[in-house]
Amino acid sequence: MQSKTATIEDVARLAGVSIATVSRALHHPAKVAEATRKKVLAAIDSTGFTANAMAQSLRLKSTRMILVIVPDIGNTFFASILRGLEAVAQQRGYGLLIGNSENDPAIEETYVSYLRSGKVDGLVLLSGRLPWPAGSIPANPPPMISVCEEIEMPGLPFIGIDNQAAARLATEHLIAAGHRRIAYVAGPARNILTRQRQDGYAAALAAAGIPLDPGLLLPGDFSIESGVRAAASMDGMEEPPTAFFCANDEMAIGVIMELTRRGLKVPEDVAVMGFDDIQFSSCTTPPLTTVRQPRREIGEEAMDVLLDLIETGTPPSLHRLLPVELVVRGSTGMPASAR
Amino acid sequence: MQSKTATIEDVARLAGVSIATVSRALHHPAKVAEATRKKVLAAIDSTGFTANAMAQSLRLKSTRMILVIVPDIGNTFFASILRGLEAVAQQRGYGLLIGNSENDPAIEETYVSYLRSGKVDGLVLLSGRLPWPAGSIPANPPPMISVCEEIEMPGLPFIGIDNQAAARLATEHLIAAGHRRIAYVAGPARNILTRQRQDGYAAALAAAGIPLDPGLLLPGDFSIESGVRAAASMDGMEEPPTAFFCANDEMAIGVIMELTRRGLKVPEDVAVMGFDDIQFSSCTTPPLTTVRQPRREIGEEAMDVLLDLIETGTPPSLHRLLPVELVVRGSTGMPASAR
DNA sequence: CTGTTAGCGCCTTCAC
DNA sequence: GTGAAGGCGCTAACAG
Repeated sequence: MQSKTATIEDVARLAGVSIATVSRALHHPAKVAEATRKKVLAAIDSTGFTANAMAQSLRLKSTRMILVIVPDIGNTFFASILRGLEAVAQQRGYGLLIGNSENDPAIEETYVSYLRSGKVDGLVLLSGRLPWPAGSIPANPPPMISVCEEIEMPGLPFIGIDNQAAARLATEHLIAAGHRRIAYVAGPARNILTRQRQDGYAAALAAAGIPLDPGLLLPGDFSIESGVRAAASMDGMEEPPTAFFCANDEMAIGVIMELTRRGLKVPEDVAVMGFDDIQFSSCTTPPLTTVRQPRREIGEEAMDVLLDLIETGTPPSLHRLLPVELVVRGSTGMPASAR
Repeated sequence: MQSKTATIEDVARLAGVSIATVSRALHHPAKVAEATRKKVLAAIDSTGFTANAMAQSLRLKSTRMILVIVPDIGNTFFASILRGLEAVAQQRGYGLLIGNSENDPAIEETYVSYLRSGKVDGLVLLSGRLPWPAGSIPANPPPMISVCEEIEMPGLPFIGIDNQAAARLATEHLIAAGHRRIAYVAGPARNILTRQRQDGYAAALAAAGIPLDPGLLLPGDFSIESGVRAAASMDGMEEPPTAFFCANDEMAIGVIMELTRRGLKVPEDVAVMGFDDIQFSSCTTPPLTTVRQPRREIGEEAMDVLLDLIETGTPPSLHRLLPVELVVRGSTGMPASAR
């Protein structure tokens, strides 16, 4: 009905009290007489009053908003994490601002202004990078947490999985199926996930007494296309791999596509293992064997830790690893005498 | 270096001017002497000052933030639209707040508080629903725009595609390939896209003189699983379809999976057509023929219209349809003497 | 060109 | 239990 938004003053006038009482009725109901509180609530109702969030934030020096920087909004891997983050944020009275960076550090840096200008109270980093130009980390860093891709910075809390152990688990599954020529399709070269997962791969080989052939370390960038290229690189090899362990599912999907295109059977001729268990992993032909991360839980935990940090100033030196699960589907063979 | 965030006053003091001059130097540089401006800028630099966004918003009554309500953050269909939205938002000096609703009207309603409390200046609706309980639309609606899924409300601008024409195009492609028993796998029953695409399907059949068999109208809900179920429903039919036209790609993927599981060849035995052209459509076996929407452009246009509306109060009665493209891949056969 | 001043809407001491 | 008043940080008149 009202054409302009009602302010606290409108409510006060209508209820016949002062604005202080209105504010109290809302935030400290116990300090207000039952009768006046009722009047205030009625006035609020009939004016359709909603407190101006900007005025509140200015006064309270807190926006109850969290910014999460996600490197690629189109990557379904992040969806469940975002759901987890949002669920607890909302439950604890915070809003979630999702900032897409398209993997561009420059864009990530622009989001810092959200913090500096006080638009958000904290930061969730999914990008594996600090959103500051190298070497210019602020003296008193704002509340933030690194998720999935660990950022190595003292005092910065982290929630994710043990990538090395998980990759080792995956590789061991391939070894148990009889494979000895196992290619590793890597992610972007400097990416920490790439390194950790490769370490796990190497550890599994070492434990099985299989020498690591550097020629089987294939470059990739987490994209489907790079998986296609990795599979295509079999061409030049005199002793091609009988299995591919890919650092993520997208690349595994690319590998399967290219293998199939070449008339190779998966898993009979070549086995393929992914990582992450994104939604479409179960839709490939054959469906993809992969490692599942508890993404929602990771998101929930991360937000809880961050909000604790914001609200209570908890010492943030936390590093929590959540358990993974090997999801065996059709793209890796049964334990057999492969080759 | 500074432990507390610098305010405009700190800058003023350091530069030896008044706070008004600092503000002017920032927003109306022309109205400030070159020399003083330099001093101010230097002071800003050495204090590390960033204007408090809350104070600005309170004063300016604008946050330069747009909220977009997306029904499912995990649906890659929305990713490109979000990219388009964000690109022009950022370019025009606005921030984008992404609100995931998990297709839950109740959650969508919670986002309205962002508007009412002044946290955002406008709203992009990707959900096909107004975020208000039925019948309680506010008297003076806030700036908003409906995208892709048209919301039928007078004066509410819309950007999307001509779903009926696009569905007709898709169906005609199937007809041209010789199909006459074409199933339509629908989305959620009350969804407008479902209806529009079904209308296009029906129109194509009618134009070709093919009677519409209601038994070929299969229920679905846009999920992969519902596609699987639709394909499985061939069981009960004495005259099963030779082609499936699915209201979206996810369902088409499900159909292909189930068809393949049953030993049916796509497209030799049964053809499958999708809608949307999501990323994984080109990764199925065989790759999916589908209809591509210009998603990024839709997002860009939508944001431009919304911001025009916000900034200039442009009469918002706009209804723009962007062109689609039939993407022919392997899941539909060549024009043949199919049955 | 520059400084002074009046709020934006709200929360919270501090008196009563 | 309630009201008056100050101030969060900033911008835009309005004077000079």
